[in-house]
Amino acid sequence: MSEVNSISPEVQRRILEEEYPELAEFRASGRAEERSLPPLPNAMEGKVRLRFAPNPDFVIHMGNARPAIINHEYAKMYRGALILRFEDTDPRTKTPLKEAYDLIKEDLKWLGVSWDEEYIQSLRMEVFYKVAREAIARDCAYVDNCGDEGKRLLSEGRHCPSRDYPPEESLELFDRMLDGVFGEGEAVLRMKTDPRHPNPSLRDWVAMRIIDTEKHPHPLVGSRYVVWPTYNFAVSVDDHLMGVTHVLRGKEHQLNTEKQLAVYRCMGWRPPEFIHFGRLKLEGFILSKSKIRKLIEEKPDEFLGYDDPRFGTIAGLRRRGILPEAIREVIMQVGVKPTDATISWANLASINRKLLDKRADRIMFVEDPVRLKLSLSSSKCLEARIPYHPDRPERVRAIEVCDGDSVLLSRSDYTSHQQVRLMGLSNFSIEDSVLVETDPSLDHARRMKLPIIQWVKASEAVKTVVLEPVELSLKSRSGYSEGSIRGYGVDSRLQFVRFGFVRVDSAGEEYTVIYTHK
RNA sequence: GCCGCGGUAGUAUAGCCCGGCCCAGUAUGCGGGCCUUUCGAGCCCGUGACCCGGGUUCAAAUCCCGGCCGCGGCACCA
Repeated sequence: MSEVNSISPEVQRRILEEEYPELAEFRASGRAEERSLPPLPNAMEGKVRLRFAPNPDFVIHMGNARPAIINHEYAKMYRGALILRFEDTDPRTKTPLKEAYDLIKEDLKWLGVSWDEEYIQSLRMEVFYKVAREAIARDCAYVDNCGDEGKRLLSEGRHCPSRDYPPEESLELFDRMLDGVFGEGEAVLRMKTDPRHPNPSLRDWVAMRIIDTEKHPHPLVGSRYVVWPTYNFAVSVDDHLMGVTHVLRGKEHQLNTEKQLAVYRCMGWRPPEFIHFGRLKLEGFILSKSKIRKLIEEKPDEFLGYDDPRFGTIAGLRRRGILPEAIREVIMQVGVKPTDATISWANLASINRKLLDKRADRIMFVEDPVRLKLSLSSSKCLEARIPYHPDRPERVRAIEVCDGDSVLLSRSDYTSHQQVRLMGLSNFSIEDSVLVETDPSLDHARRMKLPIIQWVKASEAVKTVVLEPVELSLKSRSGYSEGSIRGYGVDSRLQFVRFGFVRVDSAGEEYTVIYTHK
């Protein structure tokens, strides 16, 4: 083994290829293999229609990215269509956020999810009313005007007397609902299922209810409507009308699927294929919309907003420095299994690091700096020519220092070494507050196994604060970056040499960056 | 409590439908090494898993039964 390890990688690879060609080939094809999704049942090329249907009560997070990306991937795979539909039919308890509609669209675009059609349910109320009337006419829906009593009766396997009214009478009651005759809770439209179904929530479930929009105005349509469809009714109607062929969503919707089937049965529609996958967690991040909202509201000084890098929102991950390709890749790896999955941060970070490594320029940053004077001996002045990226050695910046100039080193380097090589410059021994130049050659540094460390010319240093998310806190680490950081604006992704990858969060006289990962 | 869905290494996933090619593949993590003017990337080697118990079978991660555990649902939320 040690024999193998003492051989250089190129030689190792060559030997492998020569001696075991089938093995090398196997490796190569395994590497190229892209994770692809299993085929969809009853799917025809060009005919598949899918949808992503978020509730615009907040921005989307990693958990929503699963249905968004999976649906988009399938749409691409079958050259089908992806529908974006905002499900905003509860102005009372899940009040939509006016800004969320656009924020969600921005996040989707950033994720690379494109859609072909776009709908907003609160703008389709007349459609729901029309279908409701037809359902009543078909005698598979009725107005329950028993108020709270109606629910109690059903819990006992009985029902409100109005269930037995002829359709014409129910239709009249429905019109009175629309006219605002009833207050909240006084009347609801129910689908006729089975009042004695073993699962009480399935018994004549509510298709439409009254919401006092004077008290709870909707951000888009204000107080124009008082009768609102429930999720299950609105979804079935829209999925059918929009020609959705496959519904892929989280398994929390399994029971809803059963409810929705009642609408298809009533209307004589052909139901789509339903596929449920497990829930997603992101290790170390808060995903819950309600928890995030609560934290922002209760501790506005401690959190940066919905895009705080400690949150698992798409915006938060973006601000952290995660690339959309990394999110897509990790979602594709998890796939469509019905099991829950906890995405490990190490895994996401690793995928991201590989993508970032190719595009992030290398910049020197010293944390907790110590100021030292240079004592040069090889010449009066030295010029360090350091490539911004090891893959593109022609792109360099030059940093000139002269005898007597001051440089900054990270305190941890200062305290743990006696001899060092300042990257791209020369070798030094550390004597109290002076760096005394020894042999300038790189070979010498290698022979002596000197650590090659980053440094910042004091006169050009740019104060830099690194914000590092650690669990629920945001650790602040400060230091100085080399002057060339000024060439990078907000949103630039950099690698601070021997420190880690960061994303520029604010650029000005001073810089603030967010620590992405090692 | 009731109903539904699941359980492959620390994490994620392949294999399970159509039992043998699986003493279980891959990625990440971890340990070691090579390379390299970064503690990054790359390369090599290693490490580690079929929830438990029965059954069917020449043969079970794969099929059957029971148990345990986890998740989801049981709204006039989505």
